[in-house]
Amino acid sequence: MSAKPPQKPSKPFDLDAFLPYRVSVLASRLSQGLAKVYQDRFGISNPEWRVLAHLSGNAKVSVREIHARVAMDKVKVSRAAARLEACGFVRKATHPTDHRLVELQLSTEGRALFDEIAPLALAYEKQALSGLSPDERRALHTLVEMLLAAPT
Amino acid sequence: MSAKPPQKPSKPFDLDAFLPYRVSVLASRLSQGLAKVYQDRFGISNPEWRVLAHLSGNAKVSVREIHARVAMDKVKVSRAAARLEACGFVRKATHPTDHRLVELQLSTEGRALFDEIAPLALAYEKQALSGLSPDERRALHTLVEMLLAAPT
DNA sequence: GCGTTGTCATTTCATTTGAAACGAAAGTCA
DNA sequence: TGACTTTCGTTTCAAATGAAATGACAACGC
Repeated sequence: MSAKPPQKPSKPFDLDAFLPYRVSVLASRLSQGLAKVYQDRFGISNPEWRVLAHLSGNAKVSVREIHARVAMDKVKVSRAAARLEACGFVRKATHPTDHRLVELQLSTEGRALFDEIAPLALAYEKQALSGLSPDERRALHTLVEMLLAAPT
Repeated sequence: MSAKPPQKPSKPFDLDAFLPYRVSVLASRLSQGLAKVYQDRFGISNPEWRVLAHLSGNAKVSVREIHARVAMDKVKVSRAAARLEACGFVRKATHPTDHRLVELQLSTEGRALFDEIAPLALAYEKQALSGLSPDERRALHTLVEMLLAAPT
Protein backbone atom coordinates (compact mmCIF):
# COMPACT_ATOMS: atom_id res chain seq x y z
CA MET A 1 0.00 0.00 0.00
CA SER A 2 0.97 3.63 -0.32
CA ALA A 3 2.89 3.00 -3.49
CA LYS A 4 4.54 6.20 -4.50
CA PRO A 5 2.43 7.88 -7.14
CA PRO A 6 4.26 8.26 -10.43
CA GLN A 7 4.48 12.02 -9.92
CA LYS A 8 7.81 13.59 -10.53
CA PRO A 9 8.87 15.02 -7.22
CA SER A 10 10.36 17.60 -9.58
CA LYS A 11 12.92 19.39 -7.49
CA PRO A 12 11.43 22.74 -6.54
CA PHE A 13 11.87 25.39 -9.15
CA ASP A 14 14.40 28.01 -8.12
CA LEU A 15 13.70 31.30 -9.82
CA ASP A 16 16.96 32.77 -8.55
CA ALA A 17 18.97 30.20 -10.42
CA PHE A 18 16.97 30.66 -13.60
CA LEU A 19 19.00 32.41 -16.27
CA PRO A 20 16.31 34.52 -17.96
CA TYR A 21 15.21 35.83 -14.60
CA ARG A 22 18.71 36.54 -13.36
CA VAL A 23 19.69 38.37 -16.48
CA SER A 24 16.47 40.33 -16.44
CA VAL A 25 17.06 41.49 -12.90
CA LEU A 26 20.63 42.39 -13.70
CA ALA A 27 19.57 44.31 -16.79
CA SER A 28 16.98 46.28 -14.83
CA ARG A 29 19.54 47.15 -12.24
CA LEU A 30 22.09 48.31 -14.73
CA SER A 31 19.56 50.25 -16.77
CA GLN A 32 18.21 51.97 -13.72
CA GLY A 33 21.65 52.77 -12.40
CA LEU A 34 22.70 54.15 -15.74
CA ALA A 35 19.50 56.14 -16.08
CA LYS A 36 20.47 58.04 -12.95
CA VAL A 37 23.40 59.35 -14.93
CA TYR A 38 21.42 60.95 -17.72
CA GLN A 39 17.81 61.18 -16.59
CA ASP A 40 17.76 63.91 -14.01
CA ARG A 41 20.87 65.74 -15.08
CA PHE A 42 20.13 65.87 -18.78
CA GLY A 43 16.46 65.00 -19.14
CA ILE A 44 17.25 62.09 -21.41
CA SER A 45 15.34 58.81 -21.44
CA ASN A 46 16.73 55.41 -22.20
CA PRO A 47 15.52 55.23 -25.81
CA GLU A 48 16.90 58.70 -26.37
CA TRP A 49 20.22 57.68 -24.90
CA ARG A 50 20.47 54.76 -27.26
CA VAL A 51 19.67 56.87 -30.27
CA LEU A 52 22.26 59.42 -29.23
CA ALA A 53 24.82 56.70 -28.72
CA HIS A 54 24.21 55.24 -32.13
CA LEU A 55 24.22 58.59 -33.85
CA SER A 56 27.46 59.50 -32.15
CA GLY A 57 29.25 56.95 -34.27
CA ASN A 58 27.16 57.02 -37.41
CA ALA A 59 26.03 60.19 -39.09
CA LYS A 60 23.11 60.25 -41.48
CA VAL A 61 21.25 57.27 -40.18
CA SER A 62 17.69 56.21 -40.91
CA VAL A 63 15.13 55.18 -38.33
CA ARG A 64 15.07 51.75 -39.85
CA GLU A 65 18.80 51.39 -39.41
CA ILE A 66 18.71 52.32 -35.76
CA HIS A 67 15.77 50.06 -35.23
CA ALA A 68 17.66 47.11 -36.65
CA ARG A 69 20.93 48.00 -35.08
CA VAL A 70 19.97 49.01 -31.61
CA ALA A 71 17.38 46.45 -30.60
CA MET A 72 14.56 48.92 -30.29
CA ASP A 73 11.11 49.02 -31.75
CA LYS A 74 10.94 51.36 -34.72
CA VAL A 75 8.10 53.26 -33.09
CA LYS A 76 10.32 53.81 -30.10
CA VAL A 77 13.14 55.02 -32.27
CA SER A 78 10.83 57.33 -34.15
CA ARG A 79 9.52 58.87 -30.97
CA ALA A 80 12.92 59.18 -29.38
CA ALA A 81 14.20 60.89 -32.50
CA ALA A 82 11.24 63.26 -32.50
CA ARG A 83 11.89 64.26 -28.90
CA LEU A 84 15.58 64.71 -29.54
CA GLU A 85 14.81 66.88 -32.51
CA ALA A 86 12.37 68.95 -30.47
CA CYS A 87 15.16 69.50 -27.94
CA GLY A 88 17.53 70.49 -30.70
CA PHE A 89 19.92 67.59 -30.21
CA VAL A 90 19.21 65.93 -33.52
CA ARG A 91 18.62 67.19 -37.02
CA LYS A 92 16.21 65.37 -39.22
CA ALA A 93 16.21 65.54 -42.99
CA THR A 94 14.81 63.58 -45.86
CA HIS A 95 17.12 61.33 -47.79
CA PRO A 96 18.08 63.13 -51.00
CA THR A 97 17.10 60.37 -53.41
CA ASP A 98 14.84 58.04 -51.44
CA HIS A 99 12.23 60.29 -49.94
CA ARG A 100 10.84 57.63 -47.68
CA LEU A 101 13.97 57.56 -45.60
CA VAL A 102 14.95 59.95 -42.90
CA GLU A 103 18.47 61.07 -42.25
CA LEU A 104 19.18 61.56 -38.59
CA GLN A 105 22.24 63.38 -37.43
CA LEU A 106 23.53 64.84 -34.21
CA SER A 107 23.41 68.61 -34.02
CA THR A 108 26.27 70.51 -32.47
CA GLU A 109 24.34 70.65 -29.23
CA GLY A 110 23.62 66.95 -29.47
CA ARG A 111 27.28 66.19 -29.97
CA ALA A 112 28.15 68.32 -26.98
CA LEU A 113 25.50 66.62 -24.90
CA PHE A 114 26.74 63.20 -25.84
CA ASP A 115 30.35 64.10 -25.19
CA GLU A 116 29.27 65.08 -21.73
CA ILE A 117 27.21 62.00 -21.01
CA ALA A 118 29.45 59.36 -22.52
CA PRO A 119 32.27 59.62 -19.96
CA LEU A 120 29.72 59.43 -17.17
CA ALA A 121 28.17 56.36 -18.72
CA LEU A 122 31.56 54.73 -19.07
CA ALA A 123 32.35 55.60 -15.50
CA TYR A 124 29.13 53.95 -14.43
CA GLU A 125 30.02 50.84 -16.37
CA LYS A 126 33.43 50.80 -14.78
CA GLN A 127 31.95 51.09 -11.34
CA ALA A 128 29.47 48.31 -12.05
CA LEU A 129 32.37 46.10 -13.09
CA SER A 130 34.60 47.17 -10.25
CA GLY A 131 34.09 43.94 -8.35
CA LEU A 132 35.52 41.88 -11.19
CA SER A 133 39.12 41.24 -12.09
CA PRO A 134 40.28 42.00 -15.64
CA ASP A 135 40.16 38.30 -16.41
CA GLU A 136 36.65 38.04 -15.10
CA ARG A 137 35.59 41.03 -17.14
CA ARG A 138 36.95 39.46 -20.26
CA ALA A 139 35.23 36.21 -19.42
CA LEU A 140 31.93 37.99 -18.87
CA HIS A 141 32.27 39.82 -22.13
CA THR A 142 32.95 36.59 -23.99
CA LEU A 143 30.11 34.71 -22.35
CA VAL A 144 27.58 37.41 -23.06
CA GLU A 145 28.86 37.48 -26.59
CA MET A 146 28.27 33.76 -26.92
CA LEU A 147 24.76 33.98 -25.57
CA LEU A 148 23.92 36.87 -27.87
CA ALA A 149 25.30 34.98 -30.82
CA ALA A 150 23.09 31.98 -30.05
CA PRO A 151 20.26 31.24 -32.50
CA THR A 152 17.36 32.83 -30.63
CA MET B 1 51.47 75.28 -36.40
CA SER B 2 48.40 73.09 -36.31
CA ALA B 3 48.89 72.25 -32.67
CA LYS B 4 46.42 69.59 -31.75
CA PRO B 5 43.46 71.18 -30.03
CA PRO B 6 43.10 70.04 -26.43
CA GLN B 7 39.92 68.20 -27.31
CA LYS B 8 39.76 64.63 -26.22
CA PRO B 9 39.63 62.63 -29.41
CA SER B 10 37.57 60.43 -27.13
CA LYS B 11 37.60 57.13 -28.90
CA PRO B 12 34.18 56.66 -30.43
CA PHE B 13 31.62 55.25 -28.09
CA ASP B 14 30.76 51.65 -28.91
CA LEU B 15 27.29 50.79 -27.72
CA ASP B 16 27.80 47.13 -28.51
CA ALA B 17 30.63 46.89 -26.04
CA PHE B 18 28.71 48.71 -23.33
CA LEU B 19 27.69 46.39 -20.55
CA PRO B 20 24.29 47.84 -19.62
CA TYR B 21 23.25 47.75 -23.25
CA ARG B 22 24.53 44.27 -23.88
CA VAL B 23 22.85 42.86 -20.85
CA SER B 24 19.65 44.64 -21.68
CA VAL B 25 19.57 43.18 -25.15
CA LEU B 26 20.35 39.75 -23.82
CA ALA B 27 17.63 40.03 -21.21
CA SER B 28 15.05 41.06 -23.80
CA ARG B 29 16.01 38.16 -25.98
CA LEU B 30 15.77 35.64 -23.19
CA SER B 31 12.51 37.07 -21.87
CA GLN B 32 10.96 37.06 -25.28
CA GLY B 33 12.12 33.57 -26.03
CA LEU B 34 10.85 32.33 -22.74
CA ALA B 35 7.55 34.12 -23.20
CA LYS B 36 6.95 32.02 -26.29
CA VAL B 37 6.84 29.05 -23.96
CA TYR B 38 4.02 30.23 -21.77
CA GLN B 39 2.31 33.10 -23.55
CA ASP B 40 0.43 31.51 -26.38
CA ARG B 41 0.12 28.05 -24.98
CA PHE B 42 -1.01 29.02 -21.50
CA GLY B 43 -2.07 32.65 -21.73
CA ILE B 44 0.37 33.65 -19.03
CA SER B 45 2.27 36.93 -18.98
CA ASN B 46 5.73 37.52 -17.62
CA PRO B 47 4.65 39.02 -14.30
CA GLU B 48 2.22 36.16 -13.88
CA TRP B 49 4.94 33.66 -14.62
CA ARG B 50 7.13 35.16 -11.94
CA VAL B 51 4.39 35.09 -9.37
CA LEU B 52 3.61 31.48 -10.21
CA ALA B 53 7.27 30.58 -9.94
CA HIS B 54 7.61 32.18 -6.57
CA LEU B 55 4.41 30.68 -5.25
CA SER B 56 5.48 27.27 -6.43
CA GLY B 57 8.14 27.21 -3.77
CA ASN B 58 6.53 29.29 -1.08
CA ALA B 59 2.96 28.86 0.03
CA LYS B 60 1.07 31.56 1.83
CA VAL B 61 2.98 34.53 0.55
CA SER B 62 2.06 38.19 0.74
CA VAL B 63 2.24 40.64 -2.13
CA ARG B 64 4.90 42.56 -0.27
CA GLU B 65 7.03 39.48 0.00
CA ILE B 66 6.86 38.73 -3.70
CA HIS B 67 7.51 42.33 -4.50
CA ALA B 68 10.68 42.31 -2.43
CA ARG B 69 11.72 38.88 -3.48
CA VAL B 70 11.04 38.86 -7.16
CA ALA B 71 12.22 42.28 -8.31
CA MET B 72 8.80 43.46 -9.42
CA ASP B 73 6.80 46.52 -8.62
CA LYS B 74 4.21 45.79 -6.00
CA VAL B 75 1.49 47.12 -8.27
CA LYS B 76 2.61 44.66 -10.88
CA VAL B 77 2.52 41.83 -8.39
CA SER B 78 -0.90 42.85 -7.20
CA ARG B 79 -2.29 42.88 -10.70
CA ALA B 80 -0.65 39.65 -11.71
CA ALA B 81 -2.08 38.02 -8.60
CA ALA B 82 -5.52 39.39 -9.40
CA ARG B 83 -5.41 37.96 -12.90
CA LEU B 84 -4.17 34.62 -11.68
CA GLU B 85 -6.95 34.52 -9.15
CA ALA B 86 -9.51 35.36 -11.80
CA CYS B 87 -8.19 32.43 -13.84
CA GLY B 88 -8.43 30.17 -10.83
CA PHE B 89 -4.71 29.52 -10.57
CA VAL B 90 -4.21 31.29 -7.29
CA ARG B 91 -6.21 31.53 -4.12
CA LYS B 92 -6.20 34.74 -2.20
CA ALA B 93 -7.05 35.04 1.46
CA THR B 94 -6.55 37.49 4.23
CA HIS B 95 -3.86 36.79 6.75
CA PRO B 96 -5.55 35.37 9.85
CA THR B 97 -4.09 37.79 12.36
CA ASP B 98 -2.80 40.72 10.31
CA HIS B 99 -5.70 41.72 8.13
CA ARG B 100 -3.63 44.04 5.98
CA LEU B 101 -1.72 41.16 4.52
CA VAL B 102 -2.82 38.88 1.75
CA GLU B 103 -2.00 35.23 1.63
CA LEU B 104 -1.39 34.00 -1.87
CA GLN B 105 -1.30 30.35 -2.65
CA LEU B 106 -1.35 28.18 -5.73
CA SER B 107 -4.62 26.40 -6.33
CA THR B 108 -4.61 22.82 -7.53
CA GLU B 109 -5.05 24.08 -11.06
CA GLY B 110 -2.26 26.57 -10.54
CA ARG B 111 0.05 23.85 -9.32
CA ALA B 112 -0.82 21.73 -12.31
CA LEU B 113 -0.23 24.64 -14.64
CA PHE B 114 3.13 25.39 -13.12
CA ASP B 115 4.19 21.76 -13.19
CA GLU B 116 3.47 21.83 -16.87
CA ILE B 117 5.27 25.07 -17.62
CA ALA B 118 8.33 24.62 -15.44
CA PRO B 119 9.90 21.79 -17.46
CA LEU B 120 9.38 23.78 -20.63
CA ALA B 121 11.00 26.81 -19.05
CA LEU B 122 13.95 24.76 -17.91
CA ALA B 123 14.23 23.26 -21.35
CA TYR B 124 14.33 26.72 -22.81
CA GLU B 125 17.06 27.73 -20.41
CA LYS B 126 19.01 24.65 -21.32
CA GLN B 127 18.71 25.42 -24.97
CA ALA B 128 19.79 29.00 -24.43
CA LEU B 129 22.87 27.72 -22.64
CA SER B 130 23.54 24.95 -25.10
CA GLY B 131 26.44 26.79 -26.69
CA LEU B 132 28.35 26.91 -23.42
CA SER B 133 30.41 24.23 -21.78
CA PRO B 134 29.64 23.24 -18.20
CA ASP B 135 32.62 25.26 -17.05
CA GLU B 136 31.45 28.27 -18.97
CA ARG B 137 27.99 27.92 -17.51
CA ARG B 138 29.38 27.87 -14.03
CA ALA B 139 31.53 30.88 -14.81
CA LEU B 140 28.55 32.76 -16.17
CA HIS B 141 26.52 31.92 -13.12
CA THR B 142 29.26 33.17 -10.83
CA LEU B 143 29.86 36.35 -12.76
CA VAL B 144 26.19 37.27 -12.85
CA GLU B 145 26.07 36.51 -9.16
CA MET B 146 28.94 38.91 -8.54
CA LEU B 147 27.34 41.67 -10.55
CA LEU B 148 24.04 41.20 -8.78
CA ALA B 149 25.76 41.29 -5.43
CA ALA B 150 27.44 44.59 -6.24
CA PRO B 151 26.27 47.66 -4.34
CA THR B 152 23.99 49.20 -6.92
C1' DG C 1 -8.73 54.31 25.57
C1' DC C 2 -7.51 57.47 21.58
C1' DG C 3 -4.80 59.97 18.31
C1' DT C 4 -0.72 59.54 15.47
C1' DT C 5 2.16 57.23 12.62
C1' DG C 6 3.44 53.36 9.64
C1' DT C 7 2.38 49.50 6.63
C1' DC C 8 -0.07 46.81 3.11
C1' DA C 9 -2.68 46.20 -1.02
C1' DT C 10 -5.46 48.36 -4.37
C1' DT C 11 -7.08 52.06 -7.23
C1' DT C 12 -6.40 56.17 -9.93
C1' DC C 13 -4.36 58.59 -13.41
C1' DA C 14 -0.96 60.11 -16.52
C1' DT C 15 2.70 58.18 -19.20
C1' DT C 16 4.89 54.59 -22.01
C1' DT C 17 4.49 50.94 -24.86
C1' DG C 18 3.85 48.34 -29.22
C1' DA C 19 0.58 46.13 -32.78
C1' DA C 20 -1.93 47.48 -36.39
C1' DA C 21 -3.50 51.03 -39.54
C1' DC C 22 -2.01 54.60 -42.35
C1' DG C 23 -0.06 57.77 -46.03
C1' DA C 24 3.71 58.56 -48.87
C1' DA C 25 7.19 57.01 -51.69
C1' DA C 26 9.83 53.32 -54.34
C1' DG C 27 10.09 49.14 -56.70
C1' DT C 28 8.04 45.57 -59.85
C1' DC C 29 5.86 43.64 -63.62
C1' DA C 30 3.20 43.66 -67.67
C1' DT D 1 2.72 53.92 -68.81
C1' DG D 2 -0.27 52.15 -64.94
C1' DA D 3 -1.84 48.81 -61.60
C1' DC D 4 0.29 45.93 -57.84
C1' DT D 5 3.23 45.18 -54.10
C1' DT D 6 6.67 46.54 -50.77
C1' DT D 7 9.11 49.61 -47.69
C1' DC D 8 9.57 53.52 -44.52
C1' DG D 9 8.19 56.49 -40.88
C1' DT D 10 4.33 58.22 -38.26
C1' DT D 11 -0.10 58.01 -36.09
C1' DT D 12 -3.73 55.67 -33.71
C1' DC D 13 -5.53 53.07 -30.17
C1' DA D 14 -5.70 49.80 -26.67
C1' DA D 15 -2.93 47.64 -23.14
C1' DA D 16 0.80 47.81 -19.75
C1' DT D 17 3.25 50.49 -16.58
C1' DG D 18 4.37 52.90 -12.25
C1' DA D 19 4.07 57.17 -9.08
C1' DA D 20 1.02 58.97 -6.07
C1' DA D 21 -3.42 58.81 -3.69
C1' DT D 22 -6.55 55.95 -1.12
C1' DG D 23 -8.51 52.99 2.30
C1' DA D 24 -8.02 49.46 5.60
C1' DC D 25 -5.62 47.90 9.19
C1' DA D 26 -1.82 47.55 12.86
C1' DA D 27 1.56 49.48 16.06
C1' DC D 28 3.07 52.87 18.96
C1' DG D 29 2.90 56.65 22.39
C1' DC D 30 0.72 58.68 25.96
